[in-house]
Amino acid sequence: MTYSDQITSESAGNPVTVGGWVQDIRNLGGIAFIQLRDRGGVVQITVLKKSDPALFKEMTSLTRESVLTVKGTVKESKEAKGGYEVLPEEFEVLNAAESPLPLGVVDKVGADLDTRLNNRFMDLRKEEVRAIFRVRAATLDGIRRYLSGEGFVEVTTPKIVAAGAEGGATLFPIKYFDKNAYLAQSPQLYKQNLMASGLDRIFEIAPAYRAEASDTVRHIAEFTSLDVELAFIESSEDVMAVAEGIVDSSLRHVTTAARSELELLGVEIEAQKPPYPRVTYKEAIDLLKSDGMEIDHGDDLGTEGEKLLGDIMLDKHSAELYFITQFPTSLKRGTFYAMRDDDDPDVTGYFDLDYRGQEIVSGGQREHRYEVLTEQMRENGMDLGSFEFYLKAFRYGMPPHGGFGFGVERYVQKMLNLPNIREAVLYPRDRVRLIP
RNA sequence: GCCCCGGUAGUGUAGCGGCCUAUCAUCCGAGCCUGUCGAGCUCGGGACUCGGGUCCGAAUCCCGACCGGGGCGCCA
Repeated sequence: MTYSDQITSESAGNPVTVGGWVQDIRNLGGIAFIQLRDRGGVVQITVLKKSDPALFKEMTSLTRESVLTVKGTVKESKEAKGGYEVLPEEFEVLNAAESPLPLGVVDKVGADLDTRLNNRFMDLRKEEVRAIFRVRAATLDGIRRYLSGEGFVEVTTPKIVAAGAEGGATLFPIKYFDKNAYLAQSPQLYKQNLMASGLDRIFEIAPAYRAEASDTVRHIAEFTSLDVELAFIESSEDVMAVAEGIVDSSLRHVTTAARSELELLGVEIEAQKPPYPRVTYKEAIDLLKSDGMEIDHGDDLGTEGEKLLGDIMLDKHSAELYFITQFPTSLKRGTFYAMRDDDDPDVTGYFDLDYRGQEIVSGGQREHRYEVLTEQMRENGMDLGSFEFYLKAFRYGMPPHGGFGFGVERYVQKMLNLPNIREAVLYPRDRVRLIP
């Protein structure tokens, strides 16, 4: 079988077999045009009534979105889009589509996201929807290329776990034979554990599960988390450098590897030159205050603050990407593994990387000293016994280390200006959606 | 968890007490048309989420259920 984009000037006059979905049938009476869509695009099948009345009748009676193969001859044509059309001799219906369609592929009316997701396979027949996932794949490819080049080893850690890493996010409980277990909300404990192993630069790209009752355009219950961890660092700055490298190189990779997809989606990416601005938490608060927002030092930026800071950074510093650094300990208290400044225990080296007012990365240097770590865990009222596997590694040679979590779909969402994170997930899971 | 908002043909919508045997588009069907590519033209088809209530009268108002959208909080 020949794909539509494999038909060239050399094909003219030659026999060909094409296959795909009947996107549209234009019956003009004596001549009909059938638009057959495949992965490469659309090829026009032109059938004349006078040359084969039976074939004409059969082909113009097909239902839209049926799958066919068509044998015919390639003909150069000025009128046909792409310059070629196929004059059919015979065709075979591989699978007829029912009518009406649950969702139009080329209809001139919109459809709600909910309707689209309920019929995702049909929704994905639109090339602009498929383009999102090609961009996503190119993004992951760019990320892997960069990290491999920097000596990082890709790992996979359990998604069925006995205890959670963070206090804030809630866990999905599951039955694990005769035990109670949870779906992992983060590989945090495992990637830190690995820092004591000698695999001291690792990353993982895997699903993470959050049972938060969040109902927003940037939250889902199952998302793809890129987690990075590296040892023998001197400060959080070493960690930020990796985050920056990932974004910069993947952004540049996407602009070349997914050029046509970006064009189709109407997105222009200009990879911002590193280093990305570093704004301390304190500076961020001051910026917001001077812009008129009612906020005080010690307050969480909140969604409003994050968005406003995004506007300020874009307007005044032409920065779409920027770090917010040195988060105060008071805001990271639940992050028991965060290292605090020895000279000023009220601040951490923790940072966020924001993309146009949206947090996509969060991380920093971890606390690797057993005594300090356990003290911070006690402060959080944690039962140390439940974390013995984790803590043990800190008693037998744990180097200084740090890392971050990176929301892949949030990144793609911001990159493509998608109105909803669900657009960047094939089959999203959220508070209410479990099917398909 | 809190706060708003919405559910009308397959799809997207208008209507918001009687003018609704419900608008428009898309879609589907029939017909005309040999160059369509948002094809065009004619004719036809298809819907008020469910259950209570108010009222002479409910798609429209009230209550409940179910389903969905958005914002906040939290976070990736």
